[in-house]
Amino acid sequence: MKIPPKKYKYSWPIEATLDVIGGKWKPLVIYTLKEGTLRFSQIVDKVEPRITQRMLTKELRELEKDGLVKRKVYAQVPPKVEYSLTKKGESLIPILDELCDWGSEHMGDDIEFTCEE
Amino acid sequence: MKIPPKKYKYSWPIEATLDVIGGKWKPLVIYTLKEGTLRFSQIVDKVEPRITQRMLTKELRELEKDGLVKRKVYAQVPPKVEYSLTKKGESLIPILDELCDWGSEHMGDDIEFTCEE
DNA sequence: CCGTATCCCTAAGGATACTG
DNA sequence: CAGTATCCTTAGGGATACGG
Repeated sequence: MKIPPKKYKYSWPIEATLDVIGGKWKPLVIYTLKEGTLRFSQIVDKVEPRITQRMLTKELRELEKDGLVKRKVYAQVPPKVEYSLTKKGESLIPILDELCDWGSEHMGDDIEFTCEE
Repeated sequence: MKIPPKKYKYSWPIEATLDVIGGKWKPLVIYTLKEGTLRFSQIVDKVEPRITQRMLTKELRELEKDGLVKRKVYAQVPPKVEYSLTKKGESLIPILDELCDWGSEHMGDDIEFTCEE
């Protein structure tokens, strides 16, 4: 008996949520933007200098597509682009807070930074 | 100026948490075990028939290593192995609940099943 | 400054067959 | 029943160079 193909993109809601925040840098980007609007280069500085432009652009585009992040382009040279959270994006903050707390509590020894300063 | 190598396994606590629950089937396995102890084959049935033995074994081993799941082997033929959550594993349930709720609320149209029945 | 465009590599995940 | 053992495919992520 054959297993039928999936009708939906996701089987379980948890899958869907993790897909949206599951990129390597996505949760950090969202978490960083919770304080307010930031420019592209500021995100690089705040999140992690190790991130490449290609990856940050890619993940920001996906976050935008999923409606978590707003992108505002200023028509000027050199370019200026600002990113901020949408309502939908903000609704993830409490969850990210808990993910952060759980990590600190249970895996603290393997982690460089803490949740808040 | 060179970026120094990482001293810790993770930079941010969120990373650490997502690494622990981030496998394809891990959150579902944890979520399924929250009702109580289950045998290997029962997990397959409950989580998703699409999962392969290899993958389920692999993820269960990792969950065990991370201290989220207990494994109890009965010395009998045919084998019987029971899995259950540890305290640490149980501590993730509230977070998974929220991940589930968020998914239902914001991505409902792309999802086959709901959080609870 | 804020991106693309390429190319590359590794790890995650899967198919299938076999076994105590 | 509950796994290993192999082999294979793909997607995620990264390095680097170039462009408006």
